[in-house]
Amino acid sequence: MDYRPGEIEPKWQGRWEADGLYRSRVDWDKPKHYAVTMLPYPSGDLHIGHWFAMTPSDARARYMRMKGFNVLFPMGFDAFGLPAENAAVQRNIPPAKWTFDNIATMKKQMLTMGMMFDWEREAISCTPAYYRWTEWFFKRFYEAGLAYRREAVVNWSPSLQTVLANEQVIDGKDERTGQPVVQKMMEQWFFAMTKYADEYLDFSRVDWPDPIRIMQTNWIGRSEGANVVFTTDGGDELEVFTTRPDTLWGATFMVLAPEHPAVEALMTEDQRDEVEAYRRQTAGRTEVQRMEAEREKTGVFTGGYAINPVNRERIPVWIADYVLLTYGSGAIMAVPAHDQRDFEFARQFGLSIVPVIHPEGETLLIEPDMEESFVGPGKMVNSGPIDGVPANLEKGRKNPSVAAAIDWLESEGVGSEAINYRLRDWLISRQRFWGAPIPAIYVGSNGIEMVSDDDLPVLLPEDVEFTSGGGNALTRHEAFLNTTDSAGEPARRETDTMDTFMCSSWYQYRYLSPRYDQAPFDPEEAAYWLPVDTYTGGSEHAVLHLLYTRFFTKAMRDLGMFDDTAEVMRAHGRDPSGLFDEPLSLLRSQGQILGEEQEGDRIVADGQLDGAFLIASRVLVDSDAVAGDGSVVGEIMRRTENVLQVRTGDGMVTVEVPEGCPVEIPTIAGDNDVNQLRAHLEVQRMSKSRGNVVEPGALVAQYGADTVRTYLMFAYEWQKGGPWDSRGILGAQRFLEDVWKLATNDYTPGTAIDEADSLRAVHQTIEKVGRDFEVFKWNTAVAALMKLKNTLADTMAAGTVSAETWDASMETLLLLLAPIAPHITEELWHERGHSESIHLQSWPEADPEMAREDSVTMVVQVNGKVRDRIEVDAEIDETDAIELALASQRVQVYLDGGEPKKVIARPPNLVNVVV
RNA sequence: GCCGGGAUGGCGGAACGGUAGACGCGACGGACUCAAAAUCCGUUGUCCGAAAGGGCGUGUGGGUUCGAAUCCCACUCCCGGUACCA
Repeated sequence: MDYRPGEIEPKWQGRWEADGLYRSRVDWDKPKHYAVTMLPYPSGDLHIGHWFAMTPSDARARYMRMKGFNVLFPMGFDAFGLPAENAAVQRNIPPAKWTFDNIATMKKQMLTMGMMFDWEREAISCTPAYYRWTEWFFKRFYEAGLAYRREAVVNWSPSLQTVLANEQVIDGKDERTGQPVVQKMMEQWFFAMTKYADEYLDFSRVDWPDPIRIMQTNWIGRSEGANVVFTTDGGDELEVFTTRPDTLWGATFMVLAPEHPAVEALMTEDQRDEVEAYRRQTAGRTEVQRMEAEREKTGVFTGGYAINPVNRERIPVWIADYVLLTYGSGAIMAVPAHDQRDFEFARQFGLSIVPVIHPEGETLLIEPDMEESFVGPGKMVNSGPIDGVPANLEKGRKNPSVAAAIDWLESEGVGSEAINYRLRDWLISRQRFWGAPIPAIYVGSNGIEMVSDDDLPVLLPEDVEFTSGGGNALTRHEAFLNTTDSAGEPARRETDTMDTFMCSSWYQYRYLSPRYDQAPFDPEEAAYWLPVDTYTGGSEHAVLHLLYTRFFTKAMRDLGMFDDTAEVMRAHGRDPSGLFDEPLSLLRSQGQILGEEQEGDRIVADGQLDGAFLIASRVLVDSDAVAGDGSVVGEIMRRTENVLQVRTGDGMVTVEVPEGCPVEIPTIAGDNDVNQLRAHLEVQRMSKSRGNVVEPGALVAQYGADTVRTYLMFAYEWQKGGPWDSRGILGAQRFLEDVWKLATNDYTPGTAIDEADSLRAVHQTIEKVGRDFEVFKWNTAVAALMKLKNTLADTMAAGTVSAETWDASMETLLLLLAPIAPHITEELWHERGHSESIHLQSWPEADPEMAREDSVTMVVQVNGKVRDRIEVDAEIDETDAIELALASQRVQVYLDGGEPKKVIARPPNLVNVVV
């Protein structure tokens, strides 16, 4: 009988579903394990990256189940977001239809993976049953003062009259049309994320990877210092935050963010043109571009002055784009003598530099001899009341000079100790249609009301027209816009929708009871399953998503949303204390599968060329095309939906391929379309818009899901990922074929029975695979199983074990492989006469006695270089090991009759002789 | 720029500070076959050598150590994030 995955996989998937093998039910008599893998965005098709993320998570969930846990492993879709809206604009498909079609496709594809998802718990964030509660959370947060409105910067396209996502902006221009984009202030909704800033820094209740904890810690960016108030000539107060208030006496100028509201009053008439030109220039830059310190310092003098409150010095006020409005107060005091960035700025513009820290035991350099700012320890000078106080490198009050400065500022009433965070409040407003509506209405000229709970959810209208460049379609939908307030007066609905990160911040709670309509989740379920025990997902979510969901849980806790759950826990004798502080107890993240490198198609495009923009009337792929063959000739460097970036002989041209435009690809027969055009790819992230997606459907058809699963778990270091390689999968296929043959061929014991080696391999493998599953090292677990397979193949050929031992060994291999390749192991398990599912069996136990090695190869080094290898007893002691090593012929040669200088022994593995 | 991660044979990757290259892919040689595929057996870091054996080798340059892919310092390049992609 041959191994036919195409037959056995659908068969078992059907049986498991019919038997409800993966339904998870609350059972207080069993220990629980709640495993979650990050839910996908329904982009269209499942790609290999989804398999890479989900398969090991599934294998781990299955392993935990075999270890005796009652496991919940649900799945859902994070279904609101920009791509659905792009599809609506570009192809005139309603976002809901596009999204639900994609979900149907992807779910069908997921069913072929052999996952133990409990589909009864499926949650889809764009369904009213789900976003009703997303809106409900918004209301609760608003009522608790955690949601508020204020102005913030957006990417505004003046030509399209719409807000663009950062991703849609390339080099300060709209990526589709090449139209300029400016930074503009707009009223927006925020969540008070920063309220919990200090709590996010505490990771004592979670087991998360160090890099993620470090990234979050740096993102939060807590710094200790002081707020100091400067006063402008006009009498306005300008507050700055500084971590070095001790250097205030060396502040020789101030720098404001160009958008700072005080600039208007500060600038003098003769500086107006220059200031306004600089502000316009800044408006065209993103934050990332602004912070690139490599750039030459730029800035403009406002013409205005402010008084330094510590010494009454009148100092000039500048604007520069390296100061960001979103950090601190958007204004800094500049101390060029002791801050390198300020130093460079002062040098660039000829501003004065006054040192206030005298370096320990060195001469105080003053202008013009300073070559760089001085950031070391020393003694305060030129600093009035704090002269002579030592300054060290400690932060905050631990630094005596900082402490002295803060005390002085507070006693004089010109400043106060302060803690500043880099972390900003969470901007949740999106000026888009396809998101959960914000359940607010505007009453009269500036009143705000929340929609009553009984009227939730505020539903997204279905009869919506999408036009390119029309902004948020909700703003044009009269029936949606017009409503009445609680008093029955006409009112206008909020048209902003919520950031999709809102939806994904609480889905682990919705999974527990996706149809529950009394609350976001059923306390009876939550009391048993919470918190999430294992969370896996991409490392790209290390900061944003993972901080947002922590904020959500902490806010929910403080608003009493877990109170009912805690009560049920107590009724069952479970102590709820501390269980709602963090949503995700253990986190592990995988890397990404990147695309295989490929050249972009070289195309000839005809049409009306307008500058660097072309609306194509015909596109032809022709690798030999030369300039002059058409309007645009070159390699496709990037493709986003139907917009191509083409590199021609003299630059980049944007080519839009409209619906109905003929596309000819000679190597692909039949009618071609824009989606078949290949963009140039170096090894990089796979995504639909880049066109380098590996479709697992074809792999499943060719090799079977078990092979794809095994290969993905074997071929990469999971935490790292790597470029896709389509050849290696044959190794996984051969491995499963071999297992199939070993399990189905008849075993005949030989005459010479010697079981020790074979049993040792079995028990060492049990140890190794279990250890690797605990630490998420799938590739070495599969390697160990391959090795065991090889050993058992030798055993079968030699017939060195009894029939009983053979059967037990074979079944152990199947059990260890079951979480990785669930179908083939289930088939073989039943083939061997079992009637119960292999997935309900217990994980095998290793016998340390059988796993132990009797002898090992001891390495003998001379000066750290391997010179000999000696087979020794595993229990050898140090004296015997050294004696054996020194007796070695090879070592004798190096000793040359003399005595060794030193001998290091690490029995039984190594002896190093130093001569 | 800033934060985090990474770099090991032709490729993916193994390796408590202690035998570098487990396990695979690929390649090469052989068996089977009319032939090919599949399968099976063998070889495979590199250089010198008939062999025994030896030299060199974990991105680059230094350092610590009896001993460094692993720890430290300085760099280069690549990947992820950088707050409206999800």
